[in-house]
Amino acid sequence: MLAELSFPIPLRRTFYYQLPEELELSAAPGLRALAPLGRREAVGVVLRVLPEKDADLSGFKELKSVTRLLDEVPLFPEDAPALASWMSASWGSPQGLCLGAFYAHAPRELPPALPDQALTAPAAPAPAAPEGLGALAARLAAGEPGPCLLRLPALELRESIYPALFAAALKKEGSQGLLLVPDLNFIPPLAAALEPFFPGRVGQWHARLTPKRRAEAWAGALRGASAVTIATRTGVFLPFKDLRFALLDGEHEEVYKQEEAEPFYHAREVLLRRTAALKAACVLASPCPSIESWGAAASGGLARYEAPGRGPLAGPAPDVRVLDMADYPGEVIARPIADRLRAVVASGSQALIIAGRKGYASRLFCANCGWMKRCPDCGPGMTLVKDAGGGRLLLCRRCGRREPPPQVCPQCGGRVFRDYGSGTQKAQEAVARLCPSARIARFDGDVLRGSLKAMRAALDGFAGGEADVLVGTRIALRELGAPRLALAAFIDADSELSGADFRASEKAYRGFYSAWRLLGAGGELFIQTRESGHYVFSRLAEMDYPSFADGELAARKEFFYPPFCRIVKVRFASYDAGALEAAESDFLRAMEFLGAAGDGSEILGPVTQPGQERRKFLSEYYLVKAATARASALCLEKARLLPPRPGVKYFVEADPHAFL
DNA sequence: AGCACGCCGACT
DNA sequence: GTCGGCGTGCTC
Repeated sequence: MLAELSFPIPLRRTFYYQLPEELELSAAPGLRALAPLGRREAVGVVLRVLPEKDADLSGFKELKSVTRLLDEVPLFPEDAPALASWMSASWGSPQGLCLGAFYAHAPRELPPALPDQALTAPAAPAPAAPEGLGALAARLAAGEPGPCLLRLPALELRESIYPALFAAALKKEGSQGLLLVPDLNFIPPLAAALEPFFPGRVGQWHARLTPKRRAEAWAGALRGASAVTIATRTGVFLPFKDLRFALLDGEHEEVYKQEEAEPFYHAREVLLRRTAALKAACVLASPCPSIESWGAAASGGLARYEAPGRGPLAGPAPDVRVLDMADYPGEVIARPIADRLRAVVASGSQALIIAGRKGYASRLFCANCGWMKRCPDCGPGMTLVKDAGGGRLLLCRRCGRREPPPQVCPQCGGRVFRDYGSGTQKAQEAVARLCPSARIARFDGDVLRGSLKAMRAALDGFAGGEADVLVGTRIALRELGAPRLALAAFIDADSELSGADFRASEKAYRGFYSAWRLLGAGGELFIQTRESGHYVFSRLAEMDYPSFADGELAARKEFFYPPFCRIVKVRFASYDAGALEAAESDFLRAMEFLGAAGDGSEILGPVTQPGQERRKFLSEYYLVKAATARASALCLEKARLLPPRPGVKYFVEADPHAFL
């Protein structure tokens, strides 16, 4: 007999091995097998066991033998190979790498099974179902499988709602739950909230674990010692003895989409597929669900539950004002905000300023003709920064080129320049000018990438009242607890709305919504824009996310965007314009099959950056809007098989969340 | 991904 | 004369 093995290598093929007689009976799909591969031994997964006559053995010289099997039963009762094939078709990574994600942390020798009494933890006092969520709790308690969408009120209520949902869903002895969170900072507070109900049986899984703790958490899930595992994105691949319930916290968060390294996947989609295969319950939770999930709920694919209440808000809802910056020329922080900011700081309350991006400023414009300084090497608008001596310097954030700011506009000869857009640093200085006595803290990507300790200190410091004003990017909204905010201002809302991202309005609205939520009763929310007619600003007064989401969903349908199609982004990069064009025409020819289907699939593009023509390095992309999963998978496959063109690189990405 | 082979630059 | 750079090629 032969075994067909899949290895975690970036190859789109499987391998046949001879099964030694003593393994013929025990070999089965889903078991790991040790086998010689090239000049090494590698761990693969058995996809099938087949008689020699069923395999096409032509084309290679030697048939090697499986060394030994590592498992007696599959680690994943839900059929990991099938899930991996689906992942591979959905996002285009090789099947072996997709399957590898499930097995990546499995030790060669599995930890011993637990003695039975280790599974019987002391009885925990079951919390009452949260107010208004009785129906959801009852559904979970009844063990009804299937996905649900839960719209949550204020984030801090998660710590009371989630334990109640897990307690309801995991009543049966030995059943397990998985809580996926977008950020490892959310793990400790949620672990503390769950611990009383599952004493000693709450596991934690994330990328920064020490090897020992990692092994413990992994084994805890596999052996059933962990009743609940709280994990970041990769936790979606943990093995479970009996997974009955999964909850995806912040289901709209983009970190759930892995697109930096293979295998590519979206943890939300994998979780839905996995829990469906297990007939387990799955709850997607968010205050502002993704439009994809919202659409699934609208079409009946997801049962929708609404947690009542707005959270701890006593008194009038925050006031929302959209300021058109055409009325406040030259002001970084428009006068109405400045006035209120001074008053808020003077009264001892706190304020939050959301700037467009990190750093000192953004683009440099000619005040006369609007010419913008771009990087001559690689194209994006250059960023104005301060050099070590306090002087001004233009920096390209893509290639790192630095040069002094121009004295004269090359387009019109004008000598007056303005910068537009407000980075955190410039915003911080503007606040300092307005309120010289205010204590100002900053929170942007730099802080986030720094040490965990420094990040905690920055956030806790503000929450504890050590600063009066926090200046940050939108990331700060996700990380911030619930300080006593009286004012929040988006001083560069346009930086979020511009650009090619079809999710821009959804993200912008969500940002406004979370800031609004952080505000106390009678708080004020300001938004500065130059496009006050944009429809995201039209439903802000009531901060009614469902009505915004319904409108956005209708727009997605009208313009044929997800969830009504699947997007495949194909980007071409080259120094040679001719070669680029040739590669693109190869691509367009390969995509002609889409038209033949007549299912509405279409191709957008090429999308180029302004100023592309004058650059040496060319990069542009097409968006394929595939009407069906099948069309999308076919498009991925055909794009991958494009003939190589010397000097041209191309990147294929399904379901992209980051846009150029 | 590993791991080897292969063919050109600075070292004991 | 060897150690070592990473280009390219292969894995049942």
